[in-house]
Amino acid sequence: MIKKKKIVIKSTSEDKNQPGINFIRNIIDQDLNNNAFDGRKWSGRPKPFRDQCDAKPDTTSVRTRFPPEPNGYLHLGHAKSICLNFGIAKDYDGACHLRFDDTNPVTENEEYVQAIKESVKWLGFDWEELMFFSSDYFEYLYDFALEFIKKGDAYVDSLDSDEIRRCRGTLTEKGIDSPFRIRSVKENLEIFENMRLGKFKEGSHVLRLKIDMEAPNLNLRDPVIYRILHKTHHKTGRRWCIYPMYDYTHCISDALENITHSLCTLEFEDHRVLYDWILNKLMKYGILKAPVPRQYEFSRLNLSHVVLSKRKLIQLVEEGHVDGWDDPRMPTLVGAKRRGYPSSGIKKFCDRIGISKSDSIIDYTIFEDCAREELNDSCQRRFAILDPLKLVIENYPNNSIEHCIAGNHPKLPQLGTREIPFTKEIWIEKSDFVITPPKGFFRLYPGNKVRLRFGYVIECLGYDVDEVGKPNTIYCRYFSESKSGSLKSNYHKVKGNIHWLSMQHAIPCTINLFDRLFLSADPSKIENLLEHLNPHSKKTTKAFIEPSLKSAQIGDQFQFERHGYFILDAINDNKNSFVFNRTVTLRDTWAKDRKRK
RNA sequence: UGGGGAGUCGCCAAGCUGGUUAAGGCAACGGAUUUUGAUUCCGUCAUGCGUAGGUUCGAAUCCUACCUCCCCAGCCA
Repeated sequence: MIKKKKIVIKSTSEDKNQPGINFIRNIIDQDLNNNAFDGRKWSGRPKPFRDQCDAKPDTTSVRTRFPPEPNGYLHLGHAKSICLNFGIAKDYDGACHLRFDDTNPVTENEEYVQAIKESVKWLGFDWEELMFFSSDYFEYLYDFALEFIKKGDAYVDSLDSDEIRRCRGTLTEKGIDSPFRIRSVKENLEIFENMRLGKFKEGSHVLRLKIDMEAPNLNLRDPVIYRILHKTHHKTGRRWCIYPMYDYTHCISDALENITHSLCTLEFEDHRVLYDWILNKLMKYGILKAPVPRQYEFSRLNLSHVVLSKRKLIQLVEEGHVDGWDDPRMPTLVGAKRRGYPSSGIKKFCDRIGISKSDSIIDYTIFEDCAREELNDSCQRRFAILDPLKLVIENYPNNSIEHCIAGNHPKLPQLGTREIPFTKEIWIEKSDFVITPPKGFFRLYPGNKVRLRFGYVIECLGYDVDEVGKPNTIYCRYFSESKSGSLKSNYHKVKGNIHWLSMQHAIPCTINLFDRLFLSADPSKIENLLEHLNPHSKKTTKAFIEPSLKSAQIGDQFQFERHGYFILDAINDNKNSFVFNRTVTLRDTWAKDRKRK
């Protein structure tokens, strides 16, 4: 008896951590209500029904799968699929299989398998023991191919690829039968077996399904399901020299694994009839039994200012426009991780954009916002000066050092405090001082008062200027009774609140500032995308950080107050040189307003 | 000129077995709080559902025609 699983509470509120409802979840709800997937057997390992009729009923309510091809690194588009498939499995108390779709030995390898596993784990999903490879099923696939041949549903075609293409017709013209379409079962069997034995060279024969060369859907015009490839496979080595193709492999792999809902992107929509055709045939042959998996398609992720096609990402890496797959500007999962983008933010992003069948382009800012929201809660605050300007507090004693108590998080006092040393000479941010303030500016300018955050209120008395007229030293006085936390600290009402660092104590470091890789909102539409590369997507700057950061470890993340979120990417030169990556800036409505005007 | 899909607020996205005021999120705007111009909190935000007809007491939901966009002619997935 199949367990009745909880039906997910329909909710649209993202805040309750409920994924939005979507058409796929609706279908699953319906299927569950109708017991549409009762009757499956599961012996614990993928097998055709024929070989496991005596096994126990499969009590797993729904089975989905994430089927990456191990020929590249996972990117944000994959994350959408991962969150969908694993998310459904989790919410319905089902299972999600990790299946490597490895039917093309020319492009696939073990390095990618490892990287993909790590990225899925990093996202926080667990396939448990349900990791499979399409190549695990090569023997079944071959076996079933024999069956297709015996039943007259497949034949060996000995046309070359050009000829096959010509016979296929076009979008508007029907195809014509291959002269080899009428080969006898016996001959087909013999050649196919010899194909497996390696008696032919690549390209000399293929196995095709015999469907309909006049079908308006090109996928039905006798699709090729096996080709000869004398290549070493990352899993099966030299065991095979014929390899099954996607359409044939995918549906059968799904069926062997008892997948209930096979979710893929829109471009596979017109492959669905083939998917069903193959499974129906196998049911007729008695190899499979209903219920068999059903394929549903959703629209793939498009993100503005980003390319998500494997081909283009490879180009960026290989031509050196970025520093590898994990370059923090890359939309890969490894890139996002190095950028400091939290995996929880990626999941939030996937929930936020939803699942549907309409083509859409998601604005990159949505992606950034999700990172901000997660990081705001999780990151401790620190001070960093990215663009230093010297400030001297004239009435502060020369050699005095005192300590200011700074909260590590404004909303989470349990995260504690740290001390920031305060002295007569400090760094402030260049952008926090201006000689003639624009309207509404409430930071430092001659005559204005501002609070040094967690420290004293100061008043600007004057400034020095360099040879080009840019201010290079600011002179202030401080109000000794105004120290943060003291009784009279609020006596001086100031609007501005700026961060600072004692010159004597500040630690120099390197910070990488990233911006979007592409200038164009939709680079995938552009013929030569390299022309739209943002030349300023990476800027490296020398900066100062507060002394408490000395103990930071690689991977630690902080909010540098009033700047944004940063992750410690590297510690060089015998622990003396820190390199931080900026993940995202903070929202800055002041800057945005000014830009608009 | 073939086949398969999609068109609901600036961006996503529910609703689509027809029935009072067309969910929700993001953005935007207005306001409150704030020792981060951050965060948080409140409020506002589609007489309208690609267009034009039709059916109906009643249509985003059904019918017809049209328009726009996306995908398909790998021995890739």
